[in-house]
Amino acid sequence: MVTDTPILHVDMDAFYASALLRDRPELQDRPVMVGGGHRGVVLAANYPARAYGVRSAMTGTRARRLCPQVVVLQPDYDLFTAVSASVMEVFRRVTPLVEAVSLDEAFLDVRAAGRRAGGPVELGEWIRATVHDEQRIACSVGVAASISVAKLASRRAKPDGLLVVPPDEVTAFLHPLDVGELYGVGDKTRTRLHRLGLVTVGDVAHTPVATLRRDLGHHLGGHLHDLAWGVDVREVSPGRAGVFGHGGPPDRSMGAQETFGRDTDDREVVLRELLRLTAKVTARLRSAAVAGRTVAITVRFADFTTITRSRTLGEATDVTQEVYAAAVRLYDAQGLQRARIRLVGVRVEGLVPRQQVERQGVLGERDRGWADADRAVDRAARRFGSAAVRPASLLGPGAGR
DNA sequence: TCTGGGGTCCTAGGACCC
DNA sequence: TCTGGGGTCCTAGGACCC
Repeated sequence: MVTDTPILHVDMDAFYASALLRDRPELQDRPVMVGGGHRGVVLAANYPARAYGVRSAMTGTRARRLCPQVVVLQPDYDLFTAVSASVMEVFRRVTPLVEAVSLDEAFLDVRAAGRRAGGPVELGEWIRATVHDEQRIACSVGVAASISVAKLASRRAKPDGLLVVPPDEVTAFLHPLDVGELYGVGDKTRTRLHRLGLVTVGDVAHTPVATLRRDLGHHLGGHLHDLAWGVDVREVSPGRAGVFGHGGPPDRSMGAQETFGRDTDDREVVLRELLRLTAKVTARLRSAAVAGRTVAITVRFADFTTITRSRTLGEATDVTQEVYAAAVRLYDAQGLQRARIRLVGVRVEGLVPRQQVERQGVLGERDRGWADADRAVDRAARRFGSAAVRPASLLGPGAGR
């Protein structure tokens, strides 16, 4: 297909809320948010809730203050994953060049699209109609020559719309926008730019790139200057987003973290949580057939300051006890006797395919017993569900008696 | 009841090697 | 005595995205 705007960005509207509301039509027109329970933040809000100022990433407390009558729904990730897979499948009917960014958004390159009906706009409208018919969820589409402009266009098209930005209108579209709209500009960078007097994308575009590099760092400075002129050479790469299991590049790390119900200074409580999180992570490593050399822990204190500590091992591992032992060493090395701890996390980095490790004859030989125990746990989890199997020290007092 | 959980990438300093 | 210059790995922190 010959077109000067071959990139589509498709973004579900209020995805988590929309997915849950499919089966709760009576709530459709009432303000609804997903998540935001004890110590949690809002994961998604439907448009009636947004009318009250409720936004994702806001604390549940704040959201309820803004909208006391808001209906709170619990997230259902199995449902979200299933709906997402169906939606992505719709995209692939248009083109194989689909890059899933997350469960609810994707880039499509329609240059190689078949003869399905017309140009990018027709394809975009077909996707919107089909997703709506088959999945009962509204989505918005941005159409442009590049990934970054398509992404901004879909945001402007919301809710339930489509916006094309032709190449000769890119700067007119971009330059009035606030710098915070640019991909890669979060709260911190936006504030810094504003303090430098750079408020709009046009301001960034007309600042010498050397100045931007000096003030923001070499990479970010150059990147933002490019984006401000709509220069973005990144291609849609279907290999990305390994979460969806489409044979993309393997993940670079896997981790798990959790905020305690209330802050704790009890080493035993912390270690039990580290073991639980480690078991969760290593089970994922094994099911993905990868192992990692670096073990990192995260500790967040009551005042929200957060530290990470990491240690690189001699060889990659997926063995629960090895990762756990490293995590405990890292934790104990901090000497946190009296600290009030809010959250701990465990992450394994530097992942490589397990065969690579096995070929070196290492994995499983060092601690055959522990590796065998892990395999037994994996088998039992497959048969009885993961809730049925966990390390003995995670069982409460009296368990098994 | 202020502030989740899953990630990626960049920067920067020091160690270490050639 | 008067001191290079890269390259890579490791660690810690921070910003960002969804």
